[in-house]
Formats: sequence, structure tokens, C-alpha cells
Amino acid sequence: MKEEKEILRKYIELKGLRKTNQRYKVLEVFLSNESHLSVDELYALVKKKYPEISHSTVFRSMKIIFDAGLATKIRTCEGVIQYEHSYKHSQHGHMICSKCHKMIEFDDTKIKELLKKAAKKENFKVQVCRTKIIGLCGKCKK
Amino acid sequence: MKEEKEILRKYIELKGLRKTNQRYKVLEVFLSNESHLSVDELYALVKKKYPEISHSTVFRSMKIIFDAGLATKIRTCEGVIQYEHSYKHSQHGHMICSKCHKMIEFDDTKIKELLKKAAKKENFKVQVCRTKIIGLCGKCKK
DNA sequence: ATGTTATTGCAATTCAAATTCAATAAGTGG
DNA sequence: CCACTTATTGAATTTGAATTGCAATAACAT
Repeated sequence: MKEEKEILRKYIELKGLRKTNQRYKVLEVFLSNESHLSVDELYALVKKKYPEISHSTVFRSMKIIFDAGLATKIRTCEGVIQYEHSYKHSQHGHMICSKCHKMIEFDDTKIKELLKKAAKKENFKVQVCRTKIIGLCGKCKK
Repeated sequence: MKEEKEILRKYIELKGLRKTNQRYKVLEVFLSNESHLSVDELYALVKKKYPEISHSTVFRSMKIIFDAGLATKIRTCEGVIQYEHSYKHSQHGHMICSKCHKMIEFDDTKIKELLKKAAKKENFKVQVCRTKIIGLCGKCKK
């Protein structure tokens, strides 16, 4: 948390934004939870600890946290944006169970290499690579 | 078109649905265009040729066409669902330019193999694999 | 301390996706 | 071919996440 807060602080400074408690509190709650969270889900958690913080502030703070490189975005099957930690978290692929919606992370380092090659072939500059498998998890496929 | 229509017909029969002109017309317009189309975009095309067909019908017909296995879904960066042909079209990955939103398809056969392996390791039954690269296309990266 | 201006919280808006419902048409049995 | 049942349609409405407008507030430079 300390390091992440420092990164956020520096990013805010760099961009000439203002250091507000809300932003640090949203970051704190975001980091306190290891799962993927939509803005709505995160807001529910924030409200428990800091009821004075509004939904819009959570929404806008997450944008900054994302821009600062502390979060990545993924989309659920339903199309809802979820944020996950990205600082000191290796990038990974996602397996999503179409029945129970469980999300399993898996290492896709090798796969990303191939993706980068494919991009090079097309003269395409990679910003983000994503891999996703939709199917049935061990429990649900029975 | 002939074959696809036949597949849709059979699917409709199988499911005990009703064969309506609207469904075949939506399929026809969908197939007549090679690009990825959102429901709104497709509806605009349908309206030109068949102004009597409504937005909801296009929406609902595409669900059936999808269920029949004639279309796949992808999401734009903005989260909008787009349909693309899937009958006799090999599955492929997508490179999306974050500037001009151009979409480049690329062969990801090898990558899918690796993804299937990863799924096996987790005892996960694959239904769909998706690979996506977000970045800058040749023109925009200059 | 004061003035400037980014930020906040609330409410409202946007927009694709999905649904409601009365009218219509497909398919079924007589 | 007709009558009946019920899926489908079209129009309007609803939903829900994402986003924004605005007045009040707070950060921070002077």
C-alpha cells in the first residue's frame, strides 16, 4: 500500500492534479481486496468504511488509479468493467466459467510472446495483450 | 447464404421456433456485409433494405443467429457488442487500434493451442478462446 | 488569509441492452 | 380452409453501467 500510494501521489503531482483524501481512500479499499471489482462493487466496499465518499468519486478515482498504472481493466461476460491490481502483479490470462462466473487466472507469458510476434508482423505497436478462455470450470463441467 | 439459411432454418426447427421472414432477412443483411457490426449498425443496414423491420427484431434475430452458431461476438474497446460471421470463417484474434479503432484480424491458431493446454491444466472445459491486442496500427503509431 | 480552480457529491443524462405488451402472424388440428 | 393457440413483432419503455453537469467545497499557490 505504501508503495502504491507513493505511485499515486507522484502521478497526481506529475499531472498537476490535487491530492485528496478521497483518492487515497479509494486506493486503500481497492488494494485491500484481492478480487476483481467493478466500480459498483468497489463503491459498496468504500461505503462501508467511508460512507461520505460518493459513487462518482469512486468512479473518477479509479480512472486516475488506472491511469497511474496501478490497475488494469477487464470485462466480465456481461460487459461490466472490473479493475484488478497491476502493481507488482504479473499480467495473466483469464478463464471464465460461463456457468458460475468464477474467474481463474493463468500464466500466459508464452502466449503473449506469440501475440507480440503477430503484432510485429502487422506493424502494430502493442499496448495491451489480453487472453480469455470462456468455458466450464472443474466443478461446473461435471 | 444458402447454406447459412439452411443452418438457421434447421436451428429454428430444432428449437421449435417459428420461421419468419424477418429472421431470414436479418441473416441476409448480416451476411451481405463482411465487417463486424453492432446491432445498431446492422439495424441501420437492415432499415435501408427492409424498413419495416424493427430494431428489437434485429436484436432478437441476432441472438438466434448467434445461438445457431452463425455469428460470434466480440466487444469493441467501448464495450459494444459486435457480431461477425462464423460459418466457414476461421476463428482469429483481433488487433484494435486505440486511436483510429481499426480492427485487424490475425491468425491465432498456435496461440489457441497454448490456451487449450492452459485450460487442460486447470481442468477447465473450453468453449471459446479469445485473443486481443490493443495498441497502435501502422498508420497511427507514426 | 485570500483567490483561483480542481474536486466532490448529487442528480441527471447517455446509450446499448433488454424487456413489456398489445397486435399480428406462424403453425397445428380439426 | 378455418379456427385456435401461442410465438413473434414493432413500438415504447425500462434497465443498468458509464458518464457528465453543476453548485458547493476544498486544495493549494500567492
